[in-house]
Amino acid sequence: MADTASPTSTEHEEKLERLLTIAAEIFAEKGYHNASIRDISKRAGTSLSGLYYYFASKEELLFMIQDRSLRKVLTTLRGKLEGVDSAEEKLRTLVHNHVGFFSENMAAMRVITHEYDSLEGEYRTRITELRREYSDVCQEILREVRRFTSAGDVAPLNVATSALFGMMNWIYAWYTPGSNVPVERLAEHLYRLFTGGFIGRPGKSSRGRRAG
Amino acid sequence: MADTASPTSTEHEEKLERLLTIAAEIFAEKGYHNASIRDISKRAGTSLSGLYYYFASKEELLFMIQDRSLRKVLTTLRGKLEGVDSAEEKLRTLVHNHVGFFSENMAAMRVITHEYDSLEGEYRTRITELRREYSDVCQEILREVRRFTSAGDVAPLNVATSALFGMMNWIYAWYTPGSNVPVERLAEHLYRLFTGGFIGRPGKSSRGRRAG
DNA sequence: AGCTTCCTCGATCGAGCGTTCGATATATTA
DNA sequence: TAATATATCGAACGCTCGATCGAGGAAGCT
Repeated sequence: MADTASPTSTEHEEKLERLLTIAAEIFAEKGYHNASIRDISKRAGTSLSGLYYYFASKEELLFMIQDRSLRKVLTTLRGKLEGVDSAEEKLRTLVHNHVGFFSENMAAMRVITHEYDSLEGEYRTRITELRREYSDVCQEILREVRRFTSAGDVAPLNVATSALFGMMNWIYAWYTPGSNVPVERLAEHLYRLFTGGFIGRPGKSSRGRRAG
Repeated sequence: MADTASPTSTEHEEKLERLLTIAAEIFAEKGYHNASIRDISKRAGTSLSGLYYYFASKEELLFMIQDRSLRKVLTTLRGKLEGVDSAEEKLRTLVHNHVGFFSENMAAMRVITHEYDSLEGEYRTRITELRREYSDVCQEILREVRRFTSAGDVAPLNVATSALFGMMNWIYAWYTPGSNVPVERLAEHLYRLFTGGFIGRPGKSSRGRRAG
C-alpha cells in the first residue's frame, strides 16, 4: 500500500520477462517438446494454471522467447553499425555482437537455433521473417566486404553467410562462458578465421593494414 | 519355401536397417521427443508392438541411429585418409567426406547433430566417445596442417576445430541436396573458406595455389 | 504328427501432457 | 460500502505417450 503509483502493467511486464527467462532456461536444458509447463511452474514458484495468465499457450511462450531475443540482437546490431564506415569493421561488429549476445543469453540463443522447427503456422512465419532480416544484414555486409577488398569468389555469398552463421551458432554445442577463452577473444578468433578465408588474408583488427 | 537357405539373421538385419532409416527420417522431421513410436509404425507398415521385437526402447532406437552413422563416417574417413600424405589434402578429404556423407544421409546426420542431448546415461556416454574420436581425428589433422605450413596462430586448435564443425554441421539448417550448388562444390567452398582463414591463404585444391 | 523358434499383432496399462474452469484473494475506483 | 479489475490457485478433463503381455501364425526340425 505504499509505492504503487505506476500502473501494474510494469510489474506485469517484469514478471512476464522473468517467466520468459526461466522458460528459456528450461527449454534450453530439456528441449521444447520434452519440457513441460509444470517444469516451468515449479522453477518459477507459481501454480501451473497461474502461468496461463501471462501467455496463451506453450507455443506462444516459445514464440515470445525467440521473437524478443531476435529483435534485441537485430536492434543492438543496427545501433552499433551506425557509426561504422569500413566494410570489414562492419563485419567485425556483427561477429562480436552476435557472439557477445550469444554468451550473455546462452539459453535464449540455444532456443533460437535449436527450436526453430518447433514453431508452426503464424508463429513460424514471423520468426522466419526476422531470421531472414538478420541473414540479409549479414549478407549485405559480406557483399560490401567483397566489393571493397581484393576478395576473389571463394564461395557464393549465401554459402559464405551460412558458413559464418554455422561457425557462430555452433558455439552453443561446445563453448562455456567463463572458460579459459574469454568471449571477446573467441569472437575475434572466429572473425579472423572467417575473414581470412573469405577475402584471402587475415581480417583487420583495431589497427589495420592493406594489401593488394 | 524356395530360397530360404541363409539364416534368418540376414532378413532380420535388413528389416532393422529399414526401420532405422524410417525412424531417422521421422526423428529428423518432427524431432525425437515430438515423434512417436506410432508414427514410425505407421510409416513402416507394421504394428506398434511389432516394432519392439527389433529394439528395446525408443531411446535405444535413437542410439542405434547415431551409433551406426558415426561409425560409418569414421570408418569411411579413415579408409580415405590412408593413402594421403599431405596435411592439407587430409583436411580436404575430411571436409569432403563429412559434407558428402551429410548430403547422402541428411536425416541421420540431422539426428546426430540435433538429438545428441536426447540421449542419457550409458547411451550418451558411448556417443560422446565416438564424437570425441571424430573430433580428435580432425584436430590432429589441423595440428599437422599448422605445423607444415606457415600458418600463424589465428585461433587455438580446439576453437578452429569447433568452427570447422560448425560450418559443416550447419548445412542441415539451410542446404537442400540437388539445389543449384552441387555437393562437391559446396564441400570445396567450405574447405577453402576454412583453410584460407586457418593458414592465411586459400587451401590447395587439385591444381594451383596462392602464396601469402 | 508334435515341438520349437522366429515373428507379428490387438488390447491394454499407467503416467504425463497442455489446457480449462470456477473460486478466491487483493487492490483500485466510485 | 459496493463494484470492478487484476492476479493466483486447486482440481479436473481429455488425450497421447512408451511399453507390456499373451495369443497365435508360419517355418523348420525330429
